Amino acid sequence: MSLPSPAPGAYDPHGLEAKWYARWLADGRFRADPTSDKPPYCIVIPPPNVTGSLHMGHALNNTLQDVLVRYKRMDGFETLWMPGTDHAGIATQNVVERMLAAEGTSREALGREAFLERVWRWKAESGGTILRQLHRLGASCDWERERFTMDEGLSVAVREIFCRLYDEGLIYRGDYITNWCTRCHTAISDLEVEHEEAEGRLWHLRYPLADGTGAVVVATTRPETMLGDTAVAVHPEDERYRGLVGKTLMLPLVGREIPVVADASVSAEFGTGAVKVTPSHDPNDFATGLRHDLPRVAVIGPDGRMTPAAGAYAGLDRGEARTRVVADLEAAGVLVKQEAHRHSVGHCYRCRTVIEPLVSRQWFVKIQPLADEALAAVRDGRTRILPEQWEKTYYHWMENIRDWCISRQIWWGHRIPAFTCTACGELTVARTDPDACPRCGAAALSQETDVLDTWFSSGLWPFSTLGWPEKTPELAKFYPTSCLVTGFDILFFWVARMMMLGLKGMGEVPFRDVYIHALVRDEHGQKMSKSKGNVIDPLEIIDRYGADAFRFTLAALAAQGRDVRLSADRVEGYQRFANKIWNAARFAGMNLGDLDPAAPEVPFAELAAQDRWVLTRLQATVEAVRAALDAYEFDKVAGSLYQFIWHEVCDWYLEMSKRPLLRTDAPTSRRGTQQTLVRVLDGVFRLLHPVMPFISEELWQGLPWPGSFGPRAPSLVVAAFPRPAGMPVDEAARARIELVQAAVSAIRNVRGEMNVPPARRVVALVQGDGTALAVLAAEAEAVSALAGLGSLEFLPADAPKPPQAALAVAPGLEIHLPLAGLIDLGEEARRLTK
RNA sequence: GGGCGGAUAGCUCAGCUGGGAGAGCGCCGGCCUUACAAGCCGGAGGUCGCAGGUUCGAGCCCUGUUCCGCCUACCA
Repeated sequence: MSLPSPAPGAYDPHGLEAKWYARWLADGRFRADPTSDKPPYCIVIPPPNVTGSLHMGHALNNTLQDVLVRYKRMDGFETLWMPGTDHAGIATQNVVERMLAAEGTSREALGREAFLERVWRWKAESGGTILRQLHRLGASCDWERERFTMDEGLSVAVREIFCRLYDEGLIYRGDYITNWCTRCHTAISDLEVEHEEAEGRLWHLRYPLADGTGAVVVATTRPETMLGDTAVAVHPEDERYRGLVGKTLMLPLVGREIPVVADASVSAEFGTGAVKVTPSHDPNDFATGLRHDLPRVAVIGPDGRMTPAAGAYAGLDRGEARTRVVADLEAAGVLVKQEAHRHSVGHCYRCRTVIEPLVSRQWFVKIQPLADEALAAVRDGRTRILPEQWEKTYYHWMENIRDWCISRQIWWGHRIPAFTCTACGELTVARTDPDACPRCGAAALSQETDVLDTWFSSGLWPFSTLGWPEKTPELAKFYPTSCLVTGFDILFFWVARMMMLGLKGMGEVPFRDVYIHALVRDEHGQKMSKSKGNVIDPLEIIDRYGADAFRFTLAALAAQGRDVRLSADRVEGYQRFANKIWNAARFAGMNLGDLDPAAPEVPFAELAAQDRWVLTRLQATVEAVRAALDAYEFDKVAGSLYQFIWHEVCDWYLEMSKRPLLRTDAPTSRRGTQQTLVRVLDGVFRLLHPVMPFISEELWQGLPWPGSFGPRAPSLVVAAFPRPAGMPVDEAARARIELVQAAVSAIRNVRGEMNVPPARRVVALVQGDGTALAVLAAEAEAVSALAGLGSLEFLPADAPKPPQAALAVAPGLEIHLPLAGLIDLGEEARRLTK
């Protein structure tokens, strides 16, 4: 017997959390065995960035995963929760570069190799921070399997999939316009661009015809790019400009002659209906340029400064250039007017710098064939996305997807396995570094300096971590994984890519379910951010309230489709809940000391009414919690547990058990209650374990003979009430639900004894049928008499609330009603009405 | 521009396929009873965003509308 001692002492989470986590690790409780006969259950962790430290998003994400994983582990599955981290290309490079800057040096000064060595060193020191922090949360990952997107095995996987895609013609290299970050000095994908509405301007510029017969006015939000204009486009159907197509304009400030072209992409309604075309600096114009075979003049360079092609403006920053160009245009009389114009501006998601569309040589994944597969897999149900609303979002994105730019001009990442022969120019992509050019045999090969988008490697995560491309037992056992738990912010970045690459690499979806959870916000609904100063540190919360209370809070707030608004008050409330449980166990400890394990078990039918009742409620709660877990309804998991444990077990059952526990003259009744108490607490601690692992383990281990003792409620009892003649089955069943509910709520009020609230009105369903009404009234009388409740008044539909006295019950009443039967009749009847 | 979500008690939210408007916290009143005052019992408080419609009956279904939030997009 080691339940908490009766001595006064409040629940203190800290010691017990550290104690149990250490023991679980020592006992290998989180280890997964691929050779096991048990059915598999596997979740791969969304690998946190090595730059990260634990924030609320991680806390929520990992709590939900741990709840699922612990549930399945308890439920007889061979369970693997695969941990690891992501190298986070640009983010990590930026962090180390900032450190170098603080030391007065730079990555350029160090050179590629020394820089990478430095990043690896930093990663070794700081890269594991977040995973260590997950221990505090109680995360039951199989830590011995921890992987890193740039470790040896995963790098092999990256290279393998790259070569496969390349061999199949699904990866290509070419000169295209991409989103360029002038600060990070790299191309980034469309997804990595964050659009923000900004107050801009629309400048109207007059471009004169070269023959001096007139002019065309164009509108632009970026006047500095006019230096790179190589055409003006109008819509082919636009009457205003029909005569101008094919004529030549004289580009102001530059003096270049540029043509007027007709292109259907131009909207006649916007601006003046004539648009300047800058193929080098605008994605639309780039496409227009290809259609009309226009030359490209790059006037802005990779560093955001004007190139020599910008003539007098060369060397200026693009911002200064704008000011100067506008001033010069105005002086030259070219500027017709300027007006305010709201439009969205793209920013680098890593450093917030305004994105510059630039033409450069990049690598792309031809995405359509992959996207088609990934779409089909969700459409035909091989993978479910939950809550369902996200499926639509997924479809929408996948259907409008564009080729994925996967090359980055940074150093930290997987270097693209492409080699160019310096002799003949042949491009070779290979699984192992080639010694010589396969075409001309020259030994002089130079490897591509670009690295891959960080999401390329994390897109392989569900199978690369299991050993792919080798055929490992882990892969055979755990792929496809069971569920992926993540936030919607990386649905496209990560989930979509895993779908596409998983189908390509494994020929099967990477996961059966994708559960998308919400964002954690502060109590006012604001996104947490350092600048707002509203960040709540998960570790501080754990220090103050304990991991169990914190986890329970997150689960309780994780209603599907809603953001999670977290406040410390809420956590405090659930800490009180943990304390309540603690004290319930103390109460049990005070009353179970003399329970003899050899004593015969009191049969269910002979237990006192409240014992049968609570066992039935336990049974119902088990089913409710299971159903909620299976449906990822974490708020309902928490809600059911809270309601049952606090308001049914503690408020009612423990109170009612005091009388039989005190009566030494009725040993059977006392023993029955003791046995029930053990059974109920055993069930409570087990049910609680996925959400509150620490306190539940502590208290469960303290129970005498946990898990193998005490009566159980039958899973279904149907009470046989005769159907009144003339009443349709359906109506009778529904009426009985009401009747039963009324009886139950009346019985609930037994404990109140002084002030009984009005009973439920049992009449709503029965309309205008006098016979049925009379039958029900009689039945109600019978039930209440049976329950010893005195007169249960039956009222017509339009009656006011029943008088309270009608339901009052004398103190000390023994209840003989077969409660279990009644409650399960309700269940059965509900089934009948379906 | 397209799409999605939200609006229910002072606050945060739950309300499944249409039949009782609910929980937690906060507030008010009363209780140290074989665990827990970090507790127990009771109470007040809502035109379910607004306007129509369908229905015997609408928080829930339909139409319109307002206000928030988010995602997405190459109208310069």
